[in-house]
Amino acid sequence: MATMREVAERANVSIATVSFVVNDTKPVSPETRARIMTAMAELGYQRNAVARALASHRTRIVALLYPALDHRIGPTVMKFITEAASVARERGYDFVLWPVANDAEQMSSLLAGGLLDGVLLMEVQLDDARVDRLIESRVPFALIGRTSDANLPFVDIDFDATLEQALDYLTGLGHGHIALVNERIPDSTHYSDGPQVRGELAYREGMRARGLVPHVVSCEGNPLDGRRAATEVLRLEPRTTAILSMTELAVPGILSELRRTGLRVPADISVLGVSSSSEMGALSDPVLTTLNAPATELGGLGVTALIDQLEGNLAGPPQILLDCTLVIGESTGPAPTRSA
Amino acid sequence: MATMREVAERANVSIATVSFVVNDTKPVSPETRARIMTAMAELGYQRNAVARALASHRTRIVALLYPALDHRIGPTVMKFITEAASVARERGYDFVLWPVANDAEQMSSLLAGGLLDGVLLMEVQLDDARVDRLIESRVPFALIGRTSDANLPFVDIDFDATLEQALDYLTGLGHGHIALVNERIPDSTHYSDGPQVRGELAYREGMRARGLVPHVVSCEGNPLDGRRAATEVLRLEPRTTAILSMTELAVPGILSELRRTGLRVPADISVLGVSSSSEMGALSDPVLTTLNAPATELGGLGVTALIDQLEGNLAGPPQILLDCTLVIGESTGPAPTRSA
DNA sequence: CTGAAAGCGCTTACAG
DNA sequence: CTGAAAGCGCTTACAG
Repeated sequence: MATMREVAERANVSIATVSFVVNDTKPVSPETRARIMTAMAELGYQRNAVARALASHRTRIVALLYPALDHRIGPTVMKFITEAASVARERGYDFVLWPVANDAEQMSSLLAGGLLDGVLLMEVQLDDARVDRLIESRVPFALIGRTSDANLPFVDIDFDATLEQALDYLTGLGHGHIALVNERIPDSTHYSDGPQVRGELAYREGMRARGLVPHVVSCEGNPLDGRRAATEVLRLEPRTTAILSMTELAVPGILSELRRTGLRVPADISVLGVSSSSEMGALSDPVLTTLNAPATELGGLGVTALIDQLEGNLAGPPQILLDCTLVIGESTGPAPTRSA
Repeated sequence: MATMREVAERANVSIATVSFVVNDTKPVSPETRARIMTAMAELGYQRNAVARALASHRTRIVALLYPALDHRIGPTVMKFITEAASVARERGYDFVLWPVANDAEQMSSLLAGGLLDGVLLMEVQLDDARVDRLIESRVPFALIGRTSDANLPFVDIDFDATLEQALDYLTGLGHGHIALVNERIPDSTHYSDGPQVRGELAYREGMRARGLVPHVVSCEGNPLDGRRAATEVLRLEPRTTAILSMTELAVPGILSELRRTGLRVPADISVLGVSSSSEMGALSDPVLTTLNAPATELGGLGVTALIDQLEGNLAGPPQILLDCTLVIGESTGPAPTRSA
């Protein structure tokens, strides 16, 4: 690997001048620039990112910290990542995923290293130890999701609006007995997962406001527990005609159990996936009606907020809430007349 | 952030000595060590990874390059990543995912930077431009999958053995008309995806060796195209009693279409997922019989091969082939008597 | 066991 | 427009 010094010697200039053309940071005369360019080409020069980072105090790398060990990357998260990476690249940053166990310990060494200019944190808990570490590390960050602390920069889904939308849609179809299947994450560190808590609150409030009776069943994100959850819903309220599911991966189990019970979807009972994706919906049979999470937008706005912060063009922490989008599939329909 | 110099001053030693205790690279007297330790604790010292990298010519970071933009991360890839990250950590390395578009251009800047000690490349094509870049960058690497070039270090699935296993299992159940639904990736740069090519070859050879007639249908990885593929299979050979699917995400469409045609699974027709996962199988109804990809093993062996290479304890490029594991679900059964 | 010093490959005021 | 020089925060022979 050729160094800047070798380029400078070959072009008969100082290394400072080479640096100016490599980074385009100061005007350089056309002739000098040309000499340097050919010298670089001949030597196959590539700037050393580590040395650059040490001298300039920045690496132009931003990282998405995600808890690899206990979660799955579905289409929603994938879209989020793809967009975040591409927006970062547009702004001249490299984007990496840093899988960290969900404990704050491991984070420290990475953050202290000076390797990262900024950090995006996802799957944020209402009370999240990792956020505290982030703050004390003094590395700039943005959250995907929110803690209870209202003063941090975040981008999140508006669960109030989303659940309202779901209930409006279903009551519009004549449904009155609407149950919620919420996600329960088996790991206790996830005890206060934001979407679950906020979604359930919004559901209960929305039901109450409509004079309806809420029924909530917790469910792990797998088809087997989806079966159990469906059974449980029908036991709690046999007149249920619609199920809202916040747990994407349990839906196949829910549908399968309903079918086994002899209920037709959507003729007898409707099922709607909340904060899900069309890709996931398409894996269901019948194709699921979903309120799609704004994954792409979250990804783009998340890195934008972070990089704006890094580059100082920002007034106060950005706090953005986005709605989900209703995509109607085959799994929802008018309430059966028996309960109309 | 406190520097090593500040620690040295406070402990009344040279920075060299601080370095020796931080890295545990040379013996230091107990008293001196103690003084340094307390100085570090009082100042909250954290070593600067960038400076360390510049001075020592290594970063202790290995990266998994993956083509984020055109693929989905399913449970199989997720398990792979999780294990790779955890093995890397055990060996004292940080592990990051670097999403890069599938063009070799973008890779160069990352590789040149000196930021990465080693690279793991997945979704390797039979003829892969990225591998050429990797070679010329002189950054050590290991492949998950193989090119046609037999002299590079790789870890891959043994598709010959896997397809043999699939055919043995199905013929053992009395099946004679067995079709293959292969994955077609809509992007032309993926033209020569290894698993597809090797899997199809092994299938054709296995069928021929058994005196059976092969039928292959290409299919994109989505339920809609799965429907079309199922129709196509039955058109090609109406007597088909078993389908091997290499395309994980199309399976729900295949099952759904078979059901619509009035065929019962597995009473009339069996379906087997090749190089898939139980998690994915569980999302199907009925639960899919799968030949599970050895994702965890691939992840562990992949980083091990890479790090062994980095640390020089290696004789020649490691080349490892692993089998899939048959997990019997509800989607396969004896061939119906009409074709026995 | 400990230290003085060179060096890793850049960036960035400061001068001219 | 160009250069000499200090400095980023470490590691690592080399001496003692």
